Amino acid sequence: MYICSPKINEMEITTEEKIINAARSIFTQKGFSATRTRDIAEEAGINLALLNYYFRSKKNLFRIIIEEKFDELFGMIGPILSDPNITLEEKIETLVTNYTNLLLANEDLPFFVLSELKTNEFILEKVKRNAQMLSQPIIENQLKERGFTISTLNFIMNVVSMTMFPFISKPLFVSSGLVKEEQFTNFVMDRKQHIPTWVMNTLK
Amino acid sequence: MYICSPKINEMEITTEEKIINAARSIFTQKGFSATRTRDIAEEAGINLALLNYYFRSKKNLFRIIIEEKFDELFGMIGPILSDPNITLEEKIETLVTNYTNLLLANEDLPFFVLSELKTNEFILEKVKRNAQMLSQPIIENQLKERGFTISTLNFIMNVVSMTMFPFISKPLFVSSGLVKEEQFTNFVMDRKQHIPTWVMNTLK
DNA sequence: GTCTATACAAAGATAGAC
DNA sequence: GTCTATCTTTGTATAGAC
Repeated sequence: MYICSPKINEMEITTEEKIINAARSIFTQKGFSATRTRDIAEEAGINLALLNYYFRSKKNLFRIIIEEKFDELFGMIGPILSDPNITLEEKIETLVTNYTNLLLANEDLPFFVLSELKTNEFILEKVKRNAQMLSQPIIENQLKERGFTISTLNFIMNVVSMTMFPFISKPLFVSSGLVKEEQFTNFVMDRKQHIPTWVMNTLK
Repeated sequence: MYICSPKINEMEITTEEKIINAARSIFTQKGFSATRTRDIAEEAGINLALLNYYFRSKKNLFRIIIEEKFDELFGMIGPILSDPNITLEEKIETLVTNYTNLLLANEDLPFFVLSELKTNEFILEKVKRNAQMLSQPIIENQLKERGFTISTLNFIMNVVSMTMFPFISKPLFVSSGLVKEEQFTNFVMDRKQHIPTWVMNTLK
């Protein structure tokens, strides 16, 4: 006789999860405004009414996705940069490597988060908390110790710019023919190798 | 007796122009999907029906704005980079200066153009034509002559990244408190001075 | 908890009077 | 050319059956 509580099979996906997965996929591609709840329902293979049953509104559903995506994108930056036990070189290399890999697997991510940040009230609190975790004095000291005069902000901006911008501008470069779609992965993998050196050279 | 043909006073703005101006303002702030034709009509101070009378559809009106904005943003890059009479240093400095000034006056521009590029079929032809004007061999030669081994593409990407990304990520940095809204202009003006040096240092 | 059917609201487009 | 009124489509939310 089994006394186990009834357990959902790990393979089974609940309706709620199906909706979230569909929402994640469509929201990240199209953004909030251009996404239709009917499309989410169809993608999830459920009745439209269920979306409102589970999440009450499109906005509510969106909030879940955008917060999740924000964490994915910016969650790592604070802990890495603020760790006093990691050298400057290691910080740059870790950030560039992690971001390149993350963005290769989620190409729409930076654009999605940045665009919704402009209009979305949900994330503001999250942004602030995240920024507080980023201990500027530690980075500043590491820069000063080495005799570098660049500001912390310019340092961060340069690392993030050079790593993230190719993904944001990909549609431009691909449609112009300057980078072929098939070459894009190689292009950013190659940059991943160079960016740490380039950034270090901006410090001198 | 006057034989002059009836002439519109230069100060008067036609209804068509009023609609275009309003559309430009709202589309660039909100993008295509989030913009309502009713808002455009209101901003233009005209009746909603007139919008369709002049432009037949929202899409048609949008096409006009996005093409205009694309030219504003990327029109200068080809001629500057492809001119064999301009040195590398001058090219970088000209691009960075012009872009910083342009974007300070049109902060939403890069985000708007890049976001609509992802979903918009109108601009593709324009992008291609623009890319053809960008003569890569000339830049490549200028880099080689000087003994620089960086690829043309990485060179362009680095200049544009460092100059444009601060504007794209401004909402993030401002809402995080890392940059105050009032300081932003100073921040990018300061970067404008440094970026040419930083870029030259990535070439060695 | 899940679904069907439907009410309600918003937005784009149009007809027709002036 | 401009306006009012209205139609159509599409998206959001709810009521109520099972």
